[in-house]
Amino acid sequence: MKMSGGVEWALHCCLNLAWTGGEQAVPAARLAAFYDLPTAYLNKQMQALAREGIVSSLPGPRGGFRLARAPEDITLMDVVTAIEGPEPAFRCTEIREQGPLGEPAADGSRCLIDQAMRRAELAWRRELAAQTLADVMKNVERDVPEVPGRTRRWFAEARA
Amino acid sequence: MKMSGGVEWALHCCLNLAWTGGEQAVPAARLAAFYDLPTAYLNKQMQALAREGIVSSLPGPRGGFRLARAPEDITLMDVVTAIEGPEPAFRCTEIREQGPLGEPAADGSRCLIDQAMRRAELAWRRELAAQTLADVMKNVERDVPEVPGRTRRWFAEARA
DNA sequence: GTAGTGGTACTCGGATATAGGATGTCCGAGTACAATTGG
DNA sequence: CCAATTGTACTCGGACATCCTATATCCGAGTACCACTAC
Repeated sequence: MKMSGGVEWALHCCLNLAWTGGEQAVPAARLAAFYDLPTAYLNKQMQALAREGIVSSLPGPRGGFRLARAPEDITLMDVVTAIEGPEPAFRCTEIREQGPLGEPAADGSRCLIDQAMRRAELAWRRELAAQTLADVMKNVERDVPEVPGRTRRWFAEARA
Repeated sequence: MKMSGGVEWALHCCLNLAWTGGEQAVPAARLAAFYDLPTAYLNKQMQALAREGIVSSLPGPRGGFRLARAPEDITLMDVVTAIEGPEPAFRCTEIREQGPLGEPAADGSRCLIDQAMRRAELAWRRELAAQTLADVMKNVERDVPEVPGRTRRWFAEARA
């Protein structure tokens, strides 16, 4: 079970978009250059974020991406779901129905293994939904105060 | 992010092994026949469980698999880890170090995005570790009391 | 000088290759049992 | 009749194919800006 690497990229890029300020749009190429990532592939991930309404995209010159909402209103869950999709990691295929005593047991009763796995995954989702981008930003500013300023400056001079 | 289908198989098989009683070993072929699964591939999953000490394997005639511990001492976390491996789903690749202001920020400070993701995954693991096979068995017996007996009987007559 | 017009460069967006891992299969090593043979 | 021995059938265990999805790339549609032209 491995999460797409795009999730890490998307989270970092969202933070950068938040720090550069919401007005000016940032092209995918700039975001990619910041971390030395493949531009086209990062663009694909950003498109996924755009589809879910986390960022808004703007074509043409002076175009790019910018956050569609305030960092306080974007949870880690939102970003993960946008990239990975809404389906749970554990998928019950109801193999018990294939068994010799499957059919009668399947009447109405939900698979209890599935329920247990869902319970765990729900805890995971809850924890992700409890953390917003703003929370992470606050933690970063506490631990490494110079990051926001330097980031903002880098993107500003890159535009020159 | 998709969990291996082998996890579902392994969990169901562990429950069946628990119900058939710990003495007699059950071959992978019988376990597979119960759900109409590919025998060799299920065998592969069982091997993973054996490596982690969840089941013990016995070669030769009258051989097969049986639980190595009591169901109370086997958590869902144990089974998931045995099949999926111990690595976390989210892997921080420290892309910030690739950035223009990466090196200084990497000094000593852990990536806070990574920490947030780990926190969520820890909640997931905690929930999985809190549920034992015995718990799930108890729930099944409560909801569908006839399952344990019918299962035990099926495996007994299959051996004849 | 100003408004209109055509050209150009830049952006996202989706269609198209590629690689790595999960899925599925096959054969060899080892063991217990049973049949056979000799005492 | 009993013990030793040989043969056989059955099991796991790991090596070998195959398929699907994440990864990576490329080109087209659309837009804003700029230069140029005509009035």
